[in-house]
Amino acid sequence: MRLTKQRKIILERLKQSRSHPTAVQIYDEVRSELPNISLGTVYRNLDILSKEGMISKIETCGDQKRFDGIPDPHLHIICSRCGKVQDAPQEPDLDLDQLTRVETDFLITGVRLELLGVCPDCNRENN
Amino acid sequence: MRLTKQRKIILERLKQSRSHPTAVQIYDEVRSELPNISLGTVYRNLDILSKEGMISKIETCGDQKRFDGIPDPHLHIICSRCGKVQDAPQEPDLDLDQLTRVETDFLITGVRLELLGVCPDCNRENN
DNA sequence: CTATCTGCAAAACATTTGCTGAGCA
DNA sequence: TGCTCAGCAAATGTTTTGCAGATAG
Repeated sequence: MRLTKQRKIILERLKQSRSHPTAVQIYDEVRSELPNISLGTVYRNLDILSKEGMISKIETCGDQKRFDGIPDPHLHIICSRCGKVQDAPQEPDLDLDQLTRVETDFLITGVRLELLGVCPDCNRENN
Repeated sequence: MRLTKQRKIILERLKQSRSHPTAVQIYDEVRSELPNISLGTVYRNLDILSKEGMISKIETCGDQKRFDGIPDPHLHIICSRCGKVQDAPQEPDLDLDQLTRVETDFLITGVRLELLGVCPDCNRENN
């Protein structure tokens, strides 16, 4: 994998961010430094970087995927109204073995755990 | 809410099914009984039925959403290759209160827990 | 040098929506 | 009979892809 200018800047910006941005948000952000980058390039690189394990793709926060500069699994809190994602301040303590010990013909590889909620912005708007 | 012919048949088929079908799969299924139903009608009804709490919408299994005739929460096992969804044979025992007791400015409303795995079909194909 | 990558544009795909006529209650 | 709903088609929003030229290693 080459370290192109585009790829490097996408990675840097994502590592700096704690906001779990969408591809379009990353595109907007990166364009301040590389005005001619294309959205296709952003998508392609986010995909490659997450396949390489350098970032992670969050698939569970609504219609748009979000991306996380921290590739290691950690607990996310997701706003069920707007899809915003926040990192939880501490990890839950869970007995994973107990959880994955189910009778099934699937090959169990892991669990997905997220907290659902309403973010301050949505809470203010809708109530 | 009216019980139209279309709505009734969509609901019946979904209640009979244990396969957690996508909207298009439900469309194909229902067309055997109602050849002129439109995909838009299927989407509209699945949305209404899930808002009414008569079915549930599964938002976390890939690019297409899936639907479940059982509205009550229960544990799903999701194939991370093809998105297929299976019901787990038993519920996990979890201390939900402990999980949701995190310091955050989000209003926590629940947790999302799923098992991830590889289904028999994908396991056969890819290894 | 050359295999990988970029920008651009078009395509693909799931889902939603506007409109007009149909049908449930 | 009135209000909700269906069918159709077009629009929308996100993501992917084909291609020709650019560039990292």
